[in-house]
Amino acid sequence: MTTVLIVDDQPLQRYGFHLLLDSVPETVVVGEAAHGAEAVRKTAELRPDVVLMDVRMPGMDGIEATRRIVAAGGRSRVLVLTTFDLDEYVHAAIRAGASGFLLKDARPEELLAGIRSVASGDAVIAPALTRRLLDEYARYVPAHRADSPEDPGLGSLTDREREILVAVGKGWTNGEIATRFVLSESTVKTHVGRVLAKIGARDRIQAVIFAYDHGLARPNED
Amino acid sequence: MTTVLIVDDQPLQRYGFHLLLDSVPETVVVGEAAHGAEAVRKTAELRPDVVLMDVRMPGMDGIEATRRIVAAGGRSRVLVLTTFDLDEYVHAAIRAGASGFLLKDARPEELLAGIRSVASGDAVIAPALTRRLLDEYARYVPAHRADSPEDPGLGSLTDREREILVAVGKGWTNGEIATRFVLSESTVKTHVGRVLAKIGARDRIQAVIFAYDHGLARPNED
DNA sequence: GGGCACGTAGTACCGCGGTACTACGCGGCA
DNA sequence: TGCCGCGTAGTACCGCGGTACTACGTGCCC
Repeated sequence: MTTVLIVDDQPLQRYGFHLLLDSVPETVVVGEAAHGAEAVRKTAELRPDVVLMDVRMPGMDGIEATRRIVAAGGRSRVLVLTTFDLDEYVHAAIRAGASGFLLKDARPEELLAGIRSVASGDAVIAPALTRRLLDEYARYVPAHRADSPEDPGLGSLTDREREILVAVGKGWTNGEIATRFVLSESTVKTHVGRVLAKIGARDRIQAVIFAYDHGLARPNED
Repeated sequence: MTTVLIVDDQPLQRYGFHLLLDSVPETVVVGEAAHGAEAVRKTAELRPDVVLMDVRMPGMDGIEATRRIVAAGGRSRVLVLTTFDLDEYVHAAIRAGASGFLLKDARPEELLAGIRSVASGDAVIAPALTRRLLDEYARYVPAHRADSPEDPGLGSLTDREREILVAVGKGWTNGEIATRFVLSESTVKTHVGRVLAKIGARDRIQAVIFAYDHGLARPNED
């Protein structure tokens, strides 16, 4: 039995989903919300397995609501729905931590299958969107492991050296690394030098690039 | 009517797929192949809408075969199948240009729905794999457009400055940039200085990070 | 006990990178 | 006509980064 919270600003739309979900035995609608803020509050209160979330809503939109629900850390999964297959929505929803993204014109059985997948911890993407997602994925995600036969050095780095490389990847200067790691700058230089030699980088800039290419450095932190 | 080429080294497996696909009116099996090389040849010859590709095969594996089929530029789409949900396979298959990735334990209707999606130009990913794919996607794909409200400076960069930033993002030294752009090193320094000021970076390292975070620099080129 | 990997630390040297400031030609616009 | 943005170029200065080399303590394994 999967508990579902329906979030949509249009009462008629909510009604339609409610009817659909009640028509099958495996899902039960435990609540409805008309906007983002209410969605966040009711999710915390009702702890549904799945939150069926519309993107476009007045006030707090579905993306922001998703972000907050995911950040709250409960076990509720968010399945985002939209009428338009705009890339920005998909992109933002994924970054917000959504477990799925479907179009509202999906067939009923697709929606139910999606809810089922999301409830069981998997994720779903509408086929019409998957194409572009994969293209972007292939463009950006580095070809670490199994693809590039020999990552020169990565494996030969010691734990400490890998830590240093990550720090370099964050753009920290030797002095900053020394301070944060509580080391002398000399030591940092020694480490950095060894890292550069091992990964075959001529300077820390190429080390930063190496770190990004191998997934050691990531956007959005620091 | 969707034409399908079945690629699998195990005759019994091929037989199973053949039976399944022949049991519905919308698909017709136009051929079979037992290994990668045969798959590439028969795809070129039979021009199927969809190639049902096993990953694990003796000789040329499914990934390499996929790469060649996609590279050939025909209109055949490749739907990769595997028994194991190893990340490396998914990763490699996507990079090879596959239009879909399903597990062999998928229910028949899932497989047929997948073939349908792929034939119509969309893509599919098994729900069990989508979760990890999305996580990785969110990790790596930059938050360009619509996500970060104010890219400080990116828009204020002139065309030339953006070129310079991309070059910096590749890890090139000022001297190298000067050579490749046929400029004096002084000019390059002037440009780099202005770029740093505009994007709010204190040195070229943070400019590299900025470039990666904003999708100006990407893995796998140079 | 001796060797070895690793993390730590130091000194000395040099060059690239970054800053500050000036300068000029070109095209567009008021 | 003059101003301004842009791309180009130069000089001077300084500091961080990188290299080379040495050194020592600790833990591990033969």
